Amino acid sequence: MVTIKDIAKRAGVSFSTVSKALLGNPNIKAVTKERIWEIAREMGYQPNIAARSLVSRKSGAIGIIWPTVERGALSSLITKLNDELERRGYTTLLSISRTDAAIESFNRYRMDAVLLFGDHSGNRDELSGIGSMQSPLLVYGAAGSHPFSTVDVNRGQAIRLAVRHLAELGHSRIAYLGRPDGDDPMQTVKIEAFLDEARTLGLRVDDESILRIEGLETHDGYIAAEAMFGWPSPPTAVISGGVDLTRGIYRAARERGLRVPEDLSVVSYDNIPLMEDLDVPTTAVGVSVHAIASVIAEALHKLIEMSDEQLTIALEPEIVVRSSSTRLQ
DNA sequence: GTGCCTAAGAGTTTCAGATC
DNA sequence: GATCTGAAACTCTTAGGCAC
Repeated sequence: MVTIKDIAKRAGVSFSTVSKALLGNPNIKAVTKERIWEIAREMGYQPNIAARSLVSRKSGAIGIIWPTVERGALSSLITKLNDELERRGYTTLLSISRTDAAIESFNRYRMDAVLLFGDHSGNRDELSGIGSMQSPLLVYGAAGSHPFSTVDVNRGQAIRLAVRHLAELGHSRIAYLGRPDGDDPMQTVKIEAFLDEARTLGLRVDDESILRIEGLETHDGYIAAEAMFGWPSPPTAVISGGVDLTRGIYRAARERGLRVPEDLSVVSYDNIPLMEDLDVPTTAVGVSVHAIASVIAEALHKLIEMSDEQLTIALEPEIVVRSSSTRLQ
């Protein structure tokens, strides 16, 4: 392996001069810098990250504890987030282990900061190891349900936008496909907002307004929609808790020969480009993944630079109207 | 054999000082 | 003042020496 000492020997300068030249220090003559860069290129020099982090006390790596790799919206977000962090000079390490196991690994690898997805924040069992966290921690989602720095979307407001949009189109029998049970505060806040906004607008709210599901994946959406279509008087519009659930709804509708939006208007949470490419270009509420990724990356950078800082950042959602929602026939 | 302590080593950055 | 050098420092692991 080529080190700065090898380059120094070849260039006939000290290794501290090589270090400064490669870092662009203005106290090194331009011609010396050029010569050192040329030799470094010739010798195939690659900086030793371990040694560099020894001095800087920074690894340049950010650990992300991710809930699952199976959900479309999350894949979209992780891709954008990785781009944003790379642009700021960080390497991303992703863990889909239990939170406590992930924290242990990230401590070992000396992450500069760790991002935790709010899905985990209600699970006290998994959070038992969080006290041993040696890096700044940022939680995405579930603001108010934990004491850590947070970036969160105003999910309740997003669902309110969806309810208002459908009400304006004349729908009064609207269902929400979400998960009322369990310990995920990010889902609970959406359901509470749905019920509150529906009551405020004088819409019909009953036991069938919330479609109970086991998880947030396509299959869960399919099973719930199947049950809904079997009711004697199914709703004319549905708000879905996420893109994968929406896929499940479309599959169930297709199998029954139902059309979206003619027979059922659909509005989905998750403001991601993928919504444009579903069976029906889908009306979506939320914050764009690009904006979320950019804000998270900036917040992580801030936490690394000022580790004592406590951040709470709320993002306001928008509605993007597409052809999956229409006026009640 | 076990336990404890100390020194060395890894590659890089950065500060203080030397040279021109 | 510009440019460069030398040495210390960073953290952790491993090896060697010593006492029991």
